[in-house]
Amino acid sequence: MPELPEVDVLARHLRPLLKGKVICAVEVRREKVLRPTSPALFKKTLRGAKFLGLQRRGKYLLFELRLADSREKFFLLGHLGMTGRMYLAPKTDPFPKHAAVILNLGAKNFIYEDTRYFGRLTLDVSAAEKLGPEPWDKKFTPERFRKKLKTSRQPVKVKLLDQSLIAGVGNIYASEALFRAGISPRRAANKISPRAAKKLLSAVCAVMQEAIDCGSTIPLNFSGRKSDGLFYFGRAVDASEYYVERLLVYDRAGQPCAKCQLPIKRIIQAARSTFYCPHCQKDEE
DNA sequence: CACCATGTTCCTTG
DNA sequence: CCAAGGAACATGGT
Repeated sequence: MPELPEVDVLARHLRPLLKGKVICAVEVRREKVLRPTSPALFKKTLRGAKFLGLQRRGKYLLFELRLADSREKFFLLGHLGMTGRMYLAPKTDPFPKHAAVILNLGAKNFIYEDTRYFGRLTLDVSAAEKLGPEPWDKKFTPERFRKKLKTSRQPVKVKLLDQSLIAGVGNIYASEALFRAGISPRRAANKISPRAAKKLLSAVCAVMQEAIDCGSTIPLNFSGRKSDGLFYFGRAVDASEYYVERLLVYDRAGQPCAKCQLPIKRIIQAARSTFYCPHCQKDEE
């Protein structure tokens, strides 16, 4: 369930549940998700550690812990990949089929499951340090955004997915932001004008913030058997039916554009689907 | 069987 | 060295 807004909502959900809890036992079912940390070091470090806090950075979760018998702090880095989920469940519950790591916190287990195992839970925090700015970072001005776009001839949609350029934008919200900004996903990044850069950055922030606000108001079911935790897919999760209407272009190929009624088009860019309105979103200014 | 999927990383090519 | 394109990772849904 992975773009910035979903990770943000998850962080706020987990933070109060984890704070102060001590890890009694560690079970690793898929060593791959720890990479590059070894299972031995992972277990040794986490056993007896206490959760102090939880932050989000881009699509990453940063769990702040205190080492057992020490005042030394350290971080655990989490990423949900495409299909990862993290939640607390009673220790008596059977582990889910694709459980990757289970941390016993006493009466509850912290479960990290991931069907495709693309995600990570690791002591190596370096990935978070390579990220570009958060979209609404005050120091990340439209001018700086444009300066970064200037260095590439790739389509602007592809650059929005570059986590070192701007952190947290994924395939869904990239299409949504471009639609809101009236910019074609095919426009070359180095042809984005100052005006367009400002509009696009604003659109990214707005789309992200609205998704966070929306996700925060939906009764989330991170551990339910039926729900896969994808609260932004209304069709899959009943309670969020109205949310899917927030997505104006994503997965709407052939459907009428909300602004002009002409059909939404699907194209492939960098091996990913992009959805846009060829009439409302201009290739050039 | 075919194709699709919210992400990142590695390898190759130019 | 760099930018860009594509495959790989692994599983499940339609």
